[in-house]
Amino acid sequence: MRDALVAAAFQLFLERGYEQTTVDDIVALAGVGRRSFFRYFPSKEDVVFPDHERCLAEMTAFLADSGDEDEPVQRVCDAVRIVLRMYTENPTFSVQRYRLTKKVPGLRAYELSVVWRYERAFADHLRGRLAGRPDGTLQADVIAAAVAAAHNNALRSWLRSDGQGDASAALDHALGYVQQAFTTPPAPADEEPEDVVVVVSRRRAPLWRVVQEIESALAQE
Amino acid sequence: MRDALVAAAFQLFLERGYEQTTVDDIVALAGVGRRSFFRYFPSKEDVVFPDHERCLAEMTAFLADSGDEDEPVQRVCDAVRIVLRMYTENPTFSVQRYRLTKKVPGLRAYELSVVWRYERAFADHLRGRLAGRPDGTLQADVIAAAVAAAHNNALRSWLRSDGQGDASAALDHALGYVQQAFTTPPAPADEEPEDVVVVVSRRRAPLWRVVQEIESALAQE
DNA sequence: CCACAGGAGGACACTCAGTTCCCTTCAGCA
DNA sequence: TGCTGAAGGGAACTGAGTGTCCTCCTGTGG
Repeated sequence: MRDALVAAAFQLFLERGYEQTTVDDIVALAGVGRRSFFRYFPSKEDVVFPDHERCLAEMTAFLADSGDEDEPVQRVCDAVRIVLRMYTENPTFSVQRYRLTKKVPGLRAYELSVVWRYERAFADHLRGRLAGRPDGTLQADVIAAAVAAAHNNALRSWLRSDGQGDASAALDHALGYVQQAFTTPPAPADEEPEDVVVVVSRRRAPLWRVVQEIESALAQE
Repeated sequence: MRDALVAAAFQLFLERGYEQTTVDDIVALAGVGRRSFFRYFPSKEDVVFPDHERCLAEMTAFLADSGDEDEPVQRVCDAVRIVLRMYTENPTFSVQRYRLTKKVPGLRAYELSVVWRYERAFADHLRGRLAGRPDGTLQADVIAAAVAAAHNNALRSWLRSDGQGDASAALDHALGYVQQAFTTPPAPADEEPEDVVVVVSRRRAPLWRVVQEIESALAQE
């Protein structure tokens, strides 16, 4: 029944447009009552995103049952792969929907609220894990937004190519950029218990300048 | 007239809630015709955000007339301060609206679409400036999202404090985190032609270890 | 002072999304 | 056979948003 409504809706949306199609048209084509439509979809927009509620629940569960030892950013990056998989499982449907949402402002707004719920799930998870750090909630919000933006960037370029390219590889690449940005570079800290780490840049200077800099750096604290 | 409609709308929204207030109620209180409401505000939601259209135009203009020599990320950070200023100029109004949007899902969705347009303006500007780099659009999207998230984080904590704290300082702090994340660390390059920069971390080590590390660091290249 | 054009606002009716209430149907069961 | 509860259908209603036409007000030229 749900599937019949989705199929009828997309058939009409594609041939005459979203706003030119009324709910009555959809239920007439599907051969069901108007009231039944709103039993399955709380609004006309929901029929365009029939699987997001399930995907959001799945992703939330994935984040919820992550062990304490996991790297939180890594976990969120893995979670966003679940979302991408939902798109790539039905390439033609995803591409059709993309063309639709690109045209209709109302659908774009609805999609934003969906994306926002994913982002909120990321941020909530990171908030819990980064609670100890000084700017925990700030970092959580910013990293969540960056991960979502990387996902959207990879997804949209895949959708623009009509589902031809390798979306998963594009997402990995984009997430790599985000992770590189948000993992503090001067703290290897776990590969080997090093007592001292020295970073020297700009080597075209005489040795005495290096020593001078070291002395001032050591003297500051 | 616009102001009268906004005032009447907020009076009713605050005393009986957004969804319990019809457009007819608003125009009755303001003493104008129903049709006039929709002349000034294309939808009922727009009356809640009466100044965003102007602010968006102002911000877009600010981004448009930026010289080529400016640091693009810095420019976007300056642009987002314009948005924050719009909020802090009317603290009580902003706080009232915040309480409203927090409760009403429809208003939250509308606010998301507004925020998205700001973010799009950031991303478009960065896309133009970062077009040369290999992952230009990806970096533009991610940085734009991070800047917007930092702004929202600072704004929301200010709104939660009923407009008491220093929003501007909070934003500066948040933007500092974003800039630190997205500016490649080993390239100061413009503050002063320094010949050598030394970073020493983990100082609880004997001096000979420090020297040893320096020697190996210098020997590597 | 009068005629007139144009824009701002108002009155009314209409479409359509979403809701409420109630009806029918049918399966399972005592 | 009668009962019950879930699934669906259907009519009527509310309210947002739109289109159309009318009125009023204002400024301008004769």
